[in-house]
Amino acid sequence: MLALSDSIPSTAYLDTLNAEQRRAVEHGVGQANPPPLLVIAGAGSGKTNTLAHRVAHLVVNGADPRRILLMTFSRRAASEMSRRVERIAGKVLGTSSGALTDALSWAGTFHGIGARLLREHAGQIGLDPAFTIHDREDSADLMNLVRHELGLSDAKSRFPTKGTCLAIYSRVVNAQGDLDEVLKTVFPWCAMWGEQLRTLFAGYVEAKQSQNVLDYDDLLLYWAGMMVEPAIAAEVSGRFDHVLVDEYQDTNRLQSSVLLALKPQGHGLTVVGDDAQSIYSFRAATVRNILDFPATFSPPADIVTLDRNYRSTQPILTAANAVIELASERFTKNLWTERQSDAKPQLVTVKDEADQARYVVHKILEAREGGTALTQQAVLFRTSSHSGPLEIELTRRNIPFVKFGGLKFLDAAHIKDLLAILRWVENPRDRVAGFRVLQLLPGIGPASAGKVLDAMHEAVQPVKVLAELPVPLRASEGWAGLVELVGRLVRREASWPLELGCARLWYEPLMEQSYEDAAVRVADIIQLEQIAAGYPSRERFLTELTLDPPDATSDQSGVPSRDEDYLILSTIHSAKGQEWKAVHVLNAVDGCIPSDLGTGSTHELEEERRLLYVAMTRAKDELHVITPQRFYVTQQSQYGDRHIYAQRTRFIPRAMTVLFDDVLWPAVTPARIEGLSPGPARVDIGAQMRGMWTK
DNA sequence: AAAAATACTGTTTTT
DNA sequence: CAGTATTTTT
Repeated sequence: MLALSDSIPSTAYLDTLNAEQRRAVEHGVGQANPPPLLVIAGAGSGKTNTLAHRVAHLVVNGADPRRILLMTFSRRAASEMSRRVERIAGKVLGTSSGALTDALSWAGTFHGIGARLLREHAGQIGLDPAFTIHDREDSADLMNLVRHELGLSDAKSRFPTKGTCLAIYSRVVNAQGDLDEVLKTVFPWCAMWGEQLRTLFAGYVEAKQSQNVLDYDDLLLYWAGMMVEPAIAAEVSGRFDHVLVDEYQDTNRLQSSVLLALKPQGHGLTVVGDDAQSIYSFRAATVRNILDFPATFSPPADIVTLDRNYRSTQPILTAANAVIELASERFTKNLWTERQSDAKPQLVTVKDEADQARYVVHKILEAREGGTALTQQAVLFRTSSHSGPLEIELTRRNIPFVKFGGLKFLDAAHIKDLLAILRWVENPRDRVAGFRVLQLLPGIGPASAGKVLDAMHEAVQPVKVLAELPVPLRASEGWAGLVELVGRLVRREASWPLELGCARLWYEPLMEQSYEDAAVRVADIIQLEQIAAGYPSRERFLTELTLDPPDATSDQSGVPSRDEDYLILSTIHSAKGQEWKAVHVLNAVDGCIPSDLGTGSTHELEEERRLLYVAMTRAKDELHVITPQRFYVTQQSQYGDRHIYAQRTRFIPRAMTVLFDDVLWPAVTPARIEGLSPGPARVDIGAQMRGMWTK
């Protein structure tokens, strides 16, 4: 590599960018107080690349990478970004590989960064830095505990379930809204419980605090709260010269308030996003964040729009544009591309879900024959369960696949049990964890567990109390073992990853009693131990695992090794930011896309439309949108043959079908065609049957 | 007080 | 149908 003159760094690495991308990259670089920047980046417009170049360009021009805060939607996106920045900057600066990635240490999700900052500043805000973090299920369990304590679970009351309660609470917090308002607009069926919910939430907050646990929302809420204190705010803000946020259309009010507190004048602030791809409003994300961003500052933020698409062929883009054009609000841009092609996307009609699975497998193998690796192909669906029949077919035909979204490895009961042990010893006040661990012992149920926890709660040294407590009668057998295990882990007698092994040895015999498939589950735990070995400490392991659970499940346990070829199955939500050569979209019928549950309001309906748009714009060369006509009714399976007819998704009306190749699969023989009525009659049947479907 | 049996809901998407 | 709340049995 050539030695660099120390005068002007070469900007050759910017030559690959187009004019708009380059404008986004160079914006404000070198200025003392760089003004805020909004990048509207359409699907496939080279967003990640542009953002990576911007970070690299900042660093090349003297910014300190340790003082750059990069917030992405997922950890995966963060590490991808770090990798690219390093590659680009490394080339220019000649830095040894890895040096920069280490320096770009503040890259992660809002929640991850929040957790880190809170631990560092815990002392200043009266928080015990040893706090543990509850995932959604833990939070729901705690909510449930409080709910019972307050007597809100009487037989006749039909009070909202723990999950609903948590959803309401989370909504209020994240949207920074008012409980009554949220109830009225989002959870109207719970409106009558306003008063009780308020008491419940007060109790919930109190419980969290006395147990030294934070839930997901707290990571943002405490962060925001911390930023209200001027001295701390100045300190935190002062750590960063540049703050860059990706996927800004999927942030909520709470997140934007944190961001604003971090950079009130907007100096050094860059946000990137696409209003047409906002699909997380169920998490209180609001597209207003991105739309109102420029006017938040004075002078207003500069806007760069990236509307040239480098990913998809023109026919795919045309179809996707047509779908989004029917949206009730106008979007900020239209995508274009120079990738011409004659191949239109396929609109495939199949008989039922079984045929849909066969079609996908058929096409995927065909593409692989043609040289497209399985990892370059993806199957996308609205709801995790939609891929069921396909998974069966793939397994039957021995095609390896990895599924993103839906159930997680960590959701398995035995994994949660083990993690609860670790969490409990990390933070003995964590009642949900303790509750779970204690009940693992045969002879201990909710009542005894509660008593033990109560006794521990009063004590200064909870763990000591555990050892001295009278042995619960029915649990005398296993009690000593548990006390010993907890003691050892609390005293850290084993070094970090080995602790997990100790816990497993204690848990294994219990597992054999309660599970038929104990062997499989032990294997899962051993895998967990391997994952654990990658983390430096128990605390880091627990924190990062809760905030960033390994998000793939496959037919095999764990992710296939890297050199293996496998197909990608993913919910549309989890497909965000990704791209494949060939994409199959399953169940493009009313009731699935849009989901039955998402047709309540225009708002929800519009989001479902954007969801289809996101799915379609993942495809580079080949796009198959599949509509099964019949769905078997799952409820009364005894009669087996009962089914319902579904209609093609309303987001692709008849007039739009000219943008697709209309395919009937399997190809019908002429004889069968005669038996069928031509097109319009089919729609009639659909319309007739639709009442049954939507009901 | 725990475990087993029975009745009953509500049912996406995720940090 | 699965996961949960309630009731019955041990």
